[in-house]
Amino acid sequence: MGRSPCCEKAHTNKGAWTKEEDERLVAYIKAHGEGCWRSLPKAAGLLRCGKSCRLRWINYLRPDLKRGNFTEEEDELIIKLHSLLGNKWSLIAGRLPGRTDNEIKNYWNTHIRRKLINRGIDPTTHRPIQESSTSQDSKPTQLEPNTSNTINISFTSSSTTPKVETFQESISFPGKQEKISMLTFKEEKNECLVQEKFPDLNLELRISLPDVVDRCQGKSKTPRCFKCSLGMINGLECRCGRMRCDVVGGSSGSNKGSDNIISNGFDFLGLAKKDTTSLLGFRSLEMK
DNA sequence: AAGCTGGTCAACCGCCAATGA
DNA sequence: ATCATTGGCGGTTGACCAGCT
Repeated sequence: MGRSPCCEKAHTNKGAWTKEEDERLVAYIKAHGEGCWRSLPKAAGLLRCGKSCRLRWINYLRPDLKRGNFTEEEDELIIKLHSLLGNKWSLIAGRLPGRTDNEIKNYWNTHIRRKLINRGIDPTTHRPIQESSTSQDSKPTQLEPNTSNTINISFTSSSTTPKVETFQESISFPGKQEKISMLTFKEEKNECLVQEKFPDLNLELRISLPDVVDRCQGKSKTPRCFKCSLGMINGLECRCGRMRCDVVGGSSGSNKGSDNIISNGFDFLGLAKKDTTSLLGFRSLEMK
């Protein structure tokens, strides 16, 4: 069954926005605030799709947008963030106040890609182009330093809970002679801190236990080790010797794609659901 | 002057996750 | 548990413009 269209396309304008449409949209949002994009066009007297209104506001009309050329510092920050996050433009935009994901995506595709290629760096892998072309077969499955200047991080889902979607991040530092550990894992108490080594990025991630209502905790006073909380229960990796731990919502399958969402409102990587206070919340990230 | 080419960027499209009934 | 709706994201498109032949 297909989705119903977000609006009645026969009666909506498309293409470039006129000055009058912009003014109507700005006036409406100033008076009523953002939200309920579906009903906004009608309420504001616009013959536009709600999605189109949202995009126009976010990418062009928002008063906090910074217009103009990207600075060299912004360039380098985008490159660093892209090497860490990949094409997660909204996350990258969250680190660049006044910039939108669309703007950064366009800027990446038109400027930075070429800039990296000119430097001899593959813009996709952030590795030197020659090395990149010969090492694409490797598919690391565990956190392990390899022989190149790369750290690979992977959380692979297993049959045991918690269910965590496969997360894989390769980070390389072309031109660096020494091996750089991009992230440090620090297991303490009931959480694992992942700290990056770009001090200017403030990319600290906080990985909490995937189970706030931990059934194990009811049986044992000892806290779970980090590996146990990642689902490596009773495996070689587990140091606490627990029996199977269940994750809220993880085994029922009732949560569809959100099995990796933790009940405290944070997902596995510490990103908040609809929350602007998380360490890596969308659009909530503040520069140091 | 006209046509072609490549760069830029606003806007659109399709998909997915979250949410609520 | 299921389904419809909504918001949000990343990829792609196409209009516009400048530079070149």
